[in-house]
Amino acid sequence: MAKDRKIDMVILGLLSHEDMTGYDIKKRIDNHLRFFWKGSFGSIYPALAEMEKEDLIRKTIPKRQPAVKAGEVAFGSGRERIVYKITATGREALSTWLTDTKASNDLRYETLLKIFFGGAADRETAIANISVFEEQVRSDLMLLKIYRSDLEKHLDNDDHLYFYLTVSFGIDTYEAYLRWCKNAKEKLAG
Amino acid sequence: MAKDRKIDMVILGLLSHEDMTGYDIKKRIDNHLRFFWKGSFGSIYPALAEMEKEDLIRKTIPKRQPAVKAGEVAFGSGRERIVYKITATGREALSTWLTDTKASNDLRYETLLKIFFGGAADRETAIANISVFEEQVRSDLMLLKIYRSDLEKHLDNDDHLYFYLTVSFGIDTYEAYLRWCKNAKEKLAG
DNA sequence: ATCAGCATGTAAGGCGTTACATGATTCA
DNA sequence: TGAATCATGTAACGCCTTACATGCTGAT
Repeated sequence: MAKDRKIDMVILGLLSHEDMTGYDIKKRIDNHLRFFWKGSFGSIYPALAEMEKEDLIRKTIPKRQPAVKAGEVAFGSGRERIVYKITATGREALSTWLTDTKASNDLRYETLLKIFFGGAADRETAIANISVFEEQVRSDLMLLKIYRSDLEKHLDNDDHLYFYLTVSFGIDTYEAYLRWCKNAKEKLAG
Repeated sequence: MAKDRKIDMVILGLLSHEDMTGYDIKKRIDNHLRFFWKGSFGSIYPALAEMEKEDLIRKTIPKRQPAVKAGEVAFGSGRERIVYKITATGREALSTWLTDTKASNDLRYETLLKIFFGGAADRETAIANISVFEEQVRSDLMLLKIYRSDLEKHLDNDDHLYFYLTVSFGIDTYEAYLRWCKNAKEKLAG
C-alpha cells in the first residue's frame, strides 16, 4: 500500500544530472518526458518537501553575494529559487529502483474505448474520433523527429543515447499509430 | 473538477450490448479491454451504485421462479447476482460521449523512465529492463494474435469489426515495441 | 501598462488501488 | 476437504489534478 509514487524517481533521476528547482523539474518533464510520463506542480512540490525529510535530496545553501550562477539563489532578481541537489542516499534509492526490473507500464487510451464501443454510434463518428487522435499523433511525431535529428549527432555521449532511445520509442510507436489510423479509417469507410 | 470518470462509459458501453452483473463487467474488461483500459471491483461496484441513482442503468427485476436463464437472479444457486441493464438516459449519455471527439490518451511507462535515467546505472541494467518489457509484450502479442485470427472471420459483423480494430491497434503497436527492443538492445550492447 | 515567464506553494476533491469481509457452488 | 470460481461490497489510503493564492522581472 505504501510508496508507489514514481514522481520521486523522476525527481531523483533528474537531480542525478544536475541541481534543479521544482520549476525546472516541471519544465524538464514537460519537454523531455512528456511522451511517457507526466507531473504537475501539485505533485512535484509536496514530493520535494517529503523527499528532503527522507534525506533523498537537500536544498543547496543559497549564496548571498552578487554572482547569480546556475544552482544559486538569485537575491533581488525574480522570486525566490530553491535549488535541490541529490544526496548519497538519494543516489542509492535511484540505483535500487533502476536495478529492480519490475515496472508498471500503463496505457489508457480513451480513443480506443470510443472505437471499441463504436457500434453504439455510426461509422462517421468512429472515423472522426480516429482523425482527432491521428492529428495529435502527427504533431507529436514531428516534435519527436526534431529531437531525434539533434540527438543523432551525439550518440557517443551516454546521456544523449538514453534520451535518444526514448525518443526513438516514441517515433516507432507513433508511426505505427499512424499506419493503424489510415488502415482503420479505410476499413470503416469501405 | 467533476465527472471525469471513464469507468461509467465503460459500463455503459458494455451494457449497451447486453445486461450484465458487476462481476461480468470486470471479466469483460480483463479479457477484451485490458490492452488499453483497466478496472477493479473497487471502482466498478461503487460506480454501478451511483449510476443507478443517476438513472443511467437499472437493476433487472429478479424472477422468483425456477428457470435460471441469463439475466435473471438465480435463487438458491450461488451467491446473489445483480444484473444491470442500460436505460434510455444511459444510451443518451453513451452517445454524447462517443460523439465528443476530445479524449484523454494517457501512457505511463515506467520502463521508459528507467531507460531515460539509464545513465545512473550500467548498460547491462538498461538491457535487463528492456528484456523484461520485451517478454511481457511478446506474451501479450501472442494473445492478441489469437483474438485477431478469430475476429477476422467475422468482419462483416459490426461489433466484431470494432473489437477487431482495437486488437489490431494492439498488434501494430506491440510489434513496433518489439522492433524497438531489438534495436535498443543492439545500440546498448554495441 | 500589461502580459508572459519565472517561481513556490496549498486546498479540495476525484479517482483508483489493495485488502478485507463474506459466502455459495462445483469439481477434484 | 479444499481449491477455484462466482459474486457483492466496504474501508483505508494513496496519488494526482485543478484551481487558487501570491508576487517578481523583463519585454512589448
